[in-house]
Amino acid sequence: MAKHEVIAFALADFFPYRLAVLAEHVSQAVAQLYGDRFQITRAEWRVLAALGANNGMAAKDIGAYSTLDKMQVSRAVARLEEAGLITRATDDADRRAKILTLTGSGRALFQKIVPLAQAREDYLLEDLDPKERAVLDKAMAKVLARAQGLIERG
Amino acid sequence: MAKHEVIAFALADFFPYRLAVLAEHVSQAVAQLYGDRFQITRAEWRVLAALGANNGMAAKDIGAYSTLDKMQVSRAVARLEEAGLITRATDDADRRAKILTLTGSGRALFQKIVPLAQAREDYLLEDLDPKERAVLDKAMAKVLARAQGLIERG
DNA sequence: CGAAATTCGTTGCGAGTGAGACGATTTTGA
DNA sequence: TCAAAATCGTCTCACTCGCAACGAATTTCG
Repeated sequence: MAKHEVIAFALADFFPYRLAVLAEHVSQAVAQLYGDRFQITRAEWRVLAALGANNGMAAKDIGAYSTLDKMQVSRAVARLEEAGLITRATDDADRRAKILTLTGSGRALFQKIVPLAQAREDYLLEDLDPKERAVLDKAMAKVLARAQGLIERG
Repeated sequence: MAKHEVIAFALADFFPYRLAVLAEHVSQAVAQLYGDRFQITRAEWRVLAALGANNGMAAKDIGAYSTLDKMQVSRAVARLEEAGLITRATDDADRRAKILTLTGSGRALFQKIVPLAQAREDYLLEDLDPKERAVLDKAMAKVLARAQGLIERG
């Protein structure tokens, strides 16, 4: 009987650590596309993607769609407007809200990025067969649900 | 034949996005443990974990072990030393390097956090059966390898 | 109706972060 | 051998980010 149990803990095997490292690297690999080539940030890319799917959303809906908080949306939107990629208009139905719309060049940029992003996604997943992808997909959803539960409960 | 193909792109199904959101939430769920309760940051936790596994490492080895860059290590180390959790000593074999060692209270804190972290890891993965865990494990390694390749090549 | 509470988006400020310069030391290689 | 290059860790500076406060508008409810 050991007086003190030896605590064995390997960071390299710790799931949250591995996930963080993986996400960081994947994020960086994708950000090369829109960052290096078109000088937009991850938040700006998400806003573009939101409007690309559903043009004319209000800022608050973009937040929900893209998992960005209102500040991140506000700042991303400011930069995108500055760059002439989107326009902002007050919503007549609720004059606190701003309706955001892609401009022509905003939509063009979006349509230029999408195929590149999809190609990169395909490349990243290329080593996984359909069965593995399905399991990965489901596992991510399950773990996300658990994590969200933990966060809500404090 | 459509003149313009409709670009369908759903952020919610985009793997890099889903991964980033998942990692963010998992990270937050774990950070509640060491952040809320012991006021240490994620970088500090990683340094503790590195030294817990291999006490007396140099700062540069901690970076390699924990996927932190030298600045993050330097700052985390400064705060941990300030808090009396580690000590710094010049390495006699290479006097540029600093050997870092957990103090008694540093080791005590590490040993207090580890079981909590492991419990949380177990909880997060609880919905996955062993087969699913194995696939997830392997998938993460495969995708990581691809992402690292992309980053290296630019 | 109208005062209080809530929501939308922006902004100011303090803390945190990353790129690059730096001093000190060690390694390389002509 | 010794000058040039590389490495270790820190520091500085400019920038980013998040919290909280805010003005404006809307909703709630007594």
